[in-house]
Amino acid sequence: MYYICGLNKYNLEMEYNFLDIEKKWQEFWAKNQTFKVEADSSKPKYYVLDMFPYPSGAGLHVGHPLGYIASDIYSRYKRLKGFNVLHPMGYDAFGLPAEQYAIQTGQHPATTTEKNINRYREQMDRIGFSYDWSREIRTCDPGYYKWTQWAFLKMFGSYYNNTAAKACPISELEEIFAKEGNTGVDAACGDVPAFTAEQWNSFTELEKSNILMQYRIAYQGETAVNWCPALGTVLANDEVKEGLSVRGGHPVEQKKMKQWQLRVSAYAERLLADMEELEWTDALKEMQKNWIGKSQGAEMIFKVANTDPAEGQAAEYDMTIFTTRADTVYGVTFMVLAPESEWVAKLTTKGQKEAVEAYLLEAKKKTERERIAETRKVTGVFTGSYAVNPFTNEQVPVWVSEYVLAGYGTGAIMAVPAHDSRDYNFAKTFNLPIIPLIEGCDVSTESFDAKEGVMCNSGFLTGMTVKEAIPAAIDEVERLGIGRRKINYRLRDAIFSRQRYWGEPFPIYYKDGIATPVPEEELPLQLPEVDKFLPTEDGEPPLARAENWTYKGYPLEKSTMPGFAGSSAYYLRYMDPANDSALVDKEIDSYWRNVDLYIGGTEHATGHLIYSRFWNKFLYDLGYVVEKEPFKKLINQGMIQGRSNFVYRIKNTNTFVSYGLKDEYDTTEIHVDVNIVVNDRLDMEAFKAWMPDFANAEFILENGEYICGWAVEKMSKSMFNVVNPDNICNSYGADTLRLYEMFLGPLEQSKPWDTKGIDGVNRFLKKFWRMFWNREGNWVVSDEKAAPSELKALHKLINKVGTDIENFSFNTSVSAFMIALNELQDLKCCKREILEPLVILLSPFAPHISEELWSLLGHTESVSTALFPEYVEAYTVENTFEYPVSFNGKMRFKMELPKSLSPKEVEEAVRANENTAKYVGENGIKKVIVVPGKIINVVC
RNA sequence: GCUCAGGUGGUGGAAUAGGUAGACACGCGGGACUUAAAAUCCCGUGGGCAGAAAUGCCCGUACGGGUUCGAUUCCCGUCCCGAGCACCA
Repeated sequence: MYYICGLNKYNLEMEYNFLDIEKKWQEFWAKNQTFKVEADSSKPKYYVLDMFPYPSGAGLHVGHPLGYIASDIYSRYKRLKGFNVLHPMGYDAFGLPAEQYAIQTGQHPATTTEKNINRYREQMDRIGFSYDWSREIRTCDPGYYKWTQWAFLKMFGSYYNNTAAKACPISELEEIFAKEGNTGVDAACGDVPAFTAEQWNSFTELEKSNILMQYRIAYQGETAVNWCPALGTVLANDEVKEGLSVRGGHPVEQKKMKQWQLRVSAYAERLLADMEELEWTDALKEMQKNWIGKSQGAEMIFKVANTDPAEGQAAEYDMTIFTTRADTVYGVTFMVLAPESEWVAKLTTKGQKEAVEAYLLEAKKKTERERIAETRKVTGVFTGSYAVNPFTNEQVPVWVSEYVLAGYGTGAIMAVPAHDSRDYNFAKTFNLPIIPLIEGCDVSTESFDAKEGVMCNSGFLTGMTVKEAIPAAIDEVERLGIGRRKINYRLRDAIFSRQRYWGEPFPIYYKDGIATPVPEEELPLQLPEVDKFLPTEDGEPPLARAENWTYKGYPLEKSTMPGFAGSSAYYLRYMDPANDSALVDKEIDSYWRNVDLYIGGTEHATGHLIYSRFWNKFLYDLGYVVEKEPFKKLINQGMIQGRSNFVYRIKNTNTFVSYGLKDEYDTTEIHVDVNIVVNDRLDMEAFKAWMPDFANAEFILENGEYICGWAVEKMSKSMFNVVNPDNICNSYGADTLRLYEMFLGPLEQSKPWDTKGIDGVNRFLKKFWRMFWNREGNWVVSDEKAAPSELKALHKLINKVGTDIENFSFNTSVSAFMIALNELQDLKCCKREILEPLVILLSPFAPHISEELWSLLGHTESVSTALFPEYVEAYTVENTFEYPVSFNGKMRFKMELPKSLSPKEVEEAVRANENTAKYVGENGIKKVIVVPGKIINVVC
């Protein structure tokens, strides 16, 4: 056993038996519900939230709890500071992996999910988190998804009023339409023709429904979607990276489909503007800014002149384009349409018809990935038509090319090859003219894209700087009535349906083709049972297999909601998880308000964190929540990577050569399980037993040892570098795991896990434990008054740890504990006056050992409910420090010196204080830098 | 290509309103205790040179410049690694 070893010197009583201690206190916390909180408290609130996990079958590895440990330390610290801390946990339980596993094995996703959740819970419990588990939620629980469906119905029943800049009930719109038609309405909507009140009143129910659908915040619409054939479902933009699905890495293609969507784009401006007040990292804000992609410019109408009248086509079509560089309009030498643009069919002349159709067909066949891969390849085809530049009246050819995107702006552009690199490449490829518009720019080899310089060749804009010319050009466009100022956003509406089984069903049925909500009182609409989790033979989603998937005889919607549906408002549900009559009670929401500290990975920057903000703002508009932003402060913990080990097999043999000698042979590098390697030394017997192939392995050693090579890689099963937190808890304890994860490096940085350093923090805990006993195992804590040097060490630590926690610099606070311990050991300190505050201070980091020592110190209350401020005040002693400022372990102090002093007098003044001095002053004050004994420099 | 973050010993990392670089920990080397191992404790540990020694000197924070009495920290340029976006007009 691990603790037998100290027997000859130390009494068993005083050994740090973490297994027993940790079990004891985890049971104590559970039994006493130590971390249960209620809203009706007189204390100030603080809400600390972790991004809840998707419970995968693989369980947790040591990388997963990093953020949870950090948030737990912060929560415990805030409790010590007197806050009423809401710190809940739950599971994002709907999702693809469980469903795919179900397809393969026939096991119901609910079963595997339940199993995985239990495993997660076990693993988390061993680490000693201070969650209020009475608030646990699971997104797949009908009692929870009732409120996901409820929110969807609210969105279905709302439209976005641009004038009021908020969501409003759609019933308002119906009234307005009946009275005055839609011409006076400024709302976020799809393509809707103008109509009068009379027309509206004469429409059929279906027509009315179709029009209203275009205004709803949750609406059904035909758009180009990311279709993943391998998964058999559509995906949102953030679920696709580089043309492959994020889950599974399958190719994704563009397809036009009718899908449920959320009108996130209506909130683009508010999502952008409200970021200002958030305490998020600049990097993350930047990512969201990019994703929202606001650009200011103008829409401009180009008339189209058919130069081929013999074909009998209509002579003119108006073509609207979007540009941010209205100033470059004199340099337009051609126009380009996206292949999907509706103008393509209109503008293609008979002579070009064949070529254009061939091009479109080719473009259509390509997957998104191929399109991206061929980014450099310039392709395009001439439509045969010409557009008229409204400023020069010159005719320019209209082309079709893949480099113009249908989804952005109007799907058509004016091409200015001199000042846009994409237009430039196109012009060079197809030999189109390039007209430079900025004085002195050289466009012989590349375009000049910068928005600087003085305009030339540009009519009335000539002589202006680019910055002046842009607004001047737009003013002129508006004056001529050929366009207007326009702000465009890249942010797309979120595709909200998935052709899957394991998700929330839509509370929508189709009555004579009209999408109709299931009444709110009948929610939740429960997920039906199906015989198989696959799509039907005729390509319908799995829900089509359910018997009687109808409401009052009408067919129910067969797709389900995406993963982000359940995670968009979960932080609200934690506040009031059992409420059956509201998502969250008004009063309770006014107490907890929003999340003060949110910790999670950066991978949700453009998905969850946008959707959640949108969802919250929508609920805010309707008055269901009090805060317009869900997450005040956000910390992104870094990833913990794996540290893989390698052995080197000599080719075609079963002989393995040690790392240092491998270059003398022709070898193959093979991953080896890090759990049979200690300190890069291979356990050769374990290696032989590891896999049958290696049973007869032979080794060429260095100094009698087999040294493995190593590399930092992603932590994954296939690299054999996964470290399980359970193993660490078994051999070192949860407190050591917690401290070590923090000690590893800055929270927000990615760093490799290497178990070999863990002895350091483990030793620290053992030493700390031992301070309370003498060699014979007798309790030695005395009530003697502490010496100034001891108090100094303690207060230095209190100060350091306090500021470090507030700055989320947990690695340096762990170091500070080690330094303080060394100092106190040197002083042979074992006084209650010092040790008691030390135990409190350590409790957020290492709660189990702290609880045990706290109770041994004679306290009957848990250290988790102790109050930190009282102790700081009780133990703060005036003039503990000999010098006012401590820096770098050496003493420095500030001195204010009048300017009139000579260098010599300065030196004397400094010497009078005989130690180290630093003063860097402004406003005529001297700058003095001194080290002990000698003055380095004095500047007057 | 654009945006952001970063580059410090054998390793993880400390230290930036500019002021003794390498805290703390791992690893390594040496020693004590032990029949032995483990555990524990003590000493040393960026590189180089000189010295018997205490010690002294030189070089060192990716590279090249600059500002400064003084730069890991600020500025300019280059290289490298990571993350995000990627034809967004």
